[in-house]
Amino acid sequence: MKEATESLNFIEHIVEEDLAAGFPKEKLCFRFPPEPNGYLHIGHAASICLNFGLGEKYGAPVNLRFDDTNPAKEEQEYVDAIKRDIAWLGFKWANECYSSDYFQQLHDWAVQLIHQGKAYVDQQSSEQIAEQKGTPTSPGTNSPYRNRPVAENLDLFERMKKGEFAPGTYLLRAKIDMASPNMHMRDPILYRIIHAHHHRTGDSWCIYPMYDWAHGESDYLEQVSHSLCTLEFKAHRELYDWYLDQIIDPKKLRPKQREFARRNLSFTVMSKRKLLELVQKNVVSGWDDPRMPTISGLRRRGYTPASIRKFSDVAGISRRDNVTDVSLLEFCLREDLNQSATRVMAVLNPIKVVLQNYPEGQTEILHLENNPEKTDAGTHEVPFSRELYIEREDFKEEADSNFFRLTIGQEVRLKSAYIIKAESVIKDAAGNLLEIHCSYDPDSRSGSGTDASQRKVKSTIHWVSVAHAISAEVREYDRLFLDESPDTHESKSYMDFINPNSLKVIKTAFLEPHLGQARPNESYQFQRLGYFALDPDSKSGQLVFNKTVGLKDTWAKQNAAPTNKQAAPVKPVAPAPQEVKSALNEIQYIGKKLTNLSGDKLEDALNDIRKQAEGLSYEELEPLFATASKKVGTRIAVLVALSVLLAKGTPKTPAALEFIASCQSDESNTLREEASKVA
RNA sequence: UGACUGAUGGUGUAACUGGCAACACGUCUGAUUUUGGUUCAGAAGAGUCUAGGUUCGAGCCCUAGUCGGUCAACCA
Repeated sequence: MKEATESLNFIEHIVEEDLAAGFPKEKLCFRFPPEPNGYLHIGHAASICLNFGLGEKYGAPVNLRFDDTNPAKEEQEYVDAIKRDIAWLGFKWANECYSSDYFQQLHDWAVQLIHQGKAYVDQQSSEQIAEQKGTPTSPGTNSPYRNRPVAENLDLFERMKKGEFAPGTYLLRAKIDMASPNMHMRDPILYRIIHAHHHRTGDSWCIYPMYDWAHGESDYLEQVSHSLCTLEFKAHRELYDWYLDQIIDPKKLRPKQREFARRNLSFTVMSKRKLLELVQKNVVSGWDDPRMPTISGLRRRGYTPASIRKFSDVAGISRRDNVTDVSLLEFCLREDLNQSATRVMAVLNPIKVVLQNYPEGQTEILHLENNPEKTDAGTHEVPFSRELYIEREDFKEEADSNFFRLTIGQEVRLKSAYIIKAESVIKDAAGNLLEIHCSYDPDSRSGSGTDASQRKVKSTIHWVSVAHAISAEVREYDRLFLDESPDTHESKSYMDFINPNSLKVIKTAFLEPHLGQARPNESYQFQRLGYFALDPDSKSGQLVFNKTVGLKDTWAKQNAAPTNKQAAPVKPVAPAPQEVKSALNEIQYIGKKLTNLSGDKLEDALNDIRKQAEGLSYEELEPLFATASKKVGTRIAVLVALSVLLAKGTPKTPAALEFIASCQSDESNTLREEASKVA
């Protein structure tokens, strides 16, 4: 049996290489460095799972570091939410760190840089500085303050720190290279003045380090071995290394920055700024709205930590841009929930069924399996009576043979109860369906063991007893955006693609009484409908359920198929050119293998080429005359195809003649023979 | 017109020093099923962006090109 060797992602390859090159395993250290300016989302989950996964795999510590260098945007609320989310995902950080813990050290190193003539205080406006920065295609120019004497820089920086200057008036900049092709190296800003209350350091600082200055040095201080970030920081790496070079003690570990592609999900946006806009413009009810791709939103929706971790695992890590289909996330969710969710019955869109031959006033207690996937999960009680609710969609007065559910004269089983047959319907004056009158088969009770109970019927539907049902609000969610990739359009904003119908509220759904004891943070499968979880808006006696995700529904898909096809963005395929293209491709492909063939197989292959050549134009073929002389097979294929065209009356162009001539003097016998035939 | 970076089925990822392009989702069949769910069995779908080159052999190496992404916040 083949060993199930897990393939490594490229980050793991890097770690393995470092280990193989002698890097001591016990020095491996990772970190997850969020800025506490918003809530974590499913994209962060990829990074969290990557870093903490690496930690688990190599038995290495993983720090949680809050990158809190901008007090204007950061809040304690976010720190708390981030910690809650990571813990909920099931990860434990080795140390809780803050960039702000290093403010003093960072400041001292900055002073050292000034002493070394590698940093200077600038006092131009942001406009002037931006202008001098140049553009990606043209170099920048030096600031007039670039060569300010060290003593003056020291004094000015000290006064910046003391709070003598207004924000925006002075800056500390690193002196690197205003002509660097890398914009980040053009004298980047080290410190700016911000008079804002910091959630941890309070008012003790009024100068704050920029990301680049703080990040690498923080990694170094924590002795992080592999500092993993997303691709957009690739260009920062040169600066990351430059800063490290200034302060590093060669005896200590030098952190390494590596970049991976951020995870994008279809039909949503994945940036804090855009998610914040959705919150601020009340498109959603908050960061934890169940439609949000935030961890807290997913949690409230009913997602499980296991499903999110599984998703991150399955989706993997790479360096190319991606848009992962939500269906993959949903698959991971259903897979988990199918194993764990208690099965219950609930009717969202009710129609009343009256069992004409069931005694009025009688109640029976039946037993419903808690989870067919787990034999030891037991059962719970569910009351049955003469009047029931079933799903409106489960009945049709007239239906074709594809409809397995209740129709007049057709039997269905009520889940865990009896087989019933629809006899007649009651309608109001306007023709609206009010009740379905049915008969039930008293001998068919589930589990009774009678012949009648073993009878096969086409379908089993769920139900709830009218007299015993409890009512609840149910919220169903659809994708937040109508476009697969809403924030990638040049002419349109993602706000233009908001789905106006992403929330559907059912004020009164009917649930079996067992759900009166429903617990928060627990998932239930409303049989045949999907997975649901209690929303925190619930009060006792006023339950609110969120639909986490529907069950896979091949019936709905089948039904929707005709309309769907019209709505679906059908790829415009021009059949004719594609045929030609595939013919050409086919010829090239057969050609590649030609030299390995002989006898009948060779003959077959040549015939295939002749057949393909029928659908080919000379213009298509001509570029292939230039095929490298070494590629004998392709040349033969082209020659054979050409002979077909010539036979059809295509004129011999100079290019064709030249090609044939070159073939006649080729090393290959086969090619020479074919060429003579054509000539 | 710069620098950096990437390109493998519809989607997301694999393929150790070049050796039969693999896995998962999705799609489609069939079987099982007291959930049109689950489970099981199977199928279709890429000749690896293009063109050249090196090689017995290229997704992988070399050359040129094409297309996409990132970079000019006192954000991170």
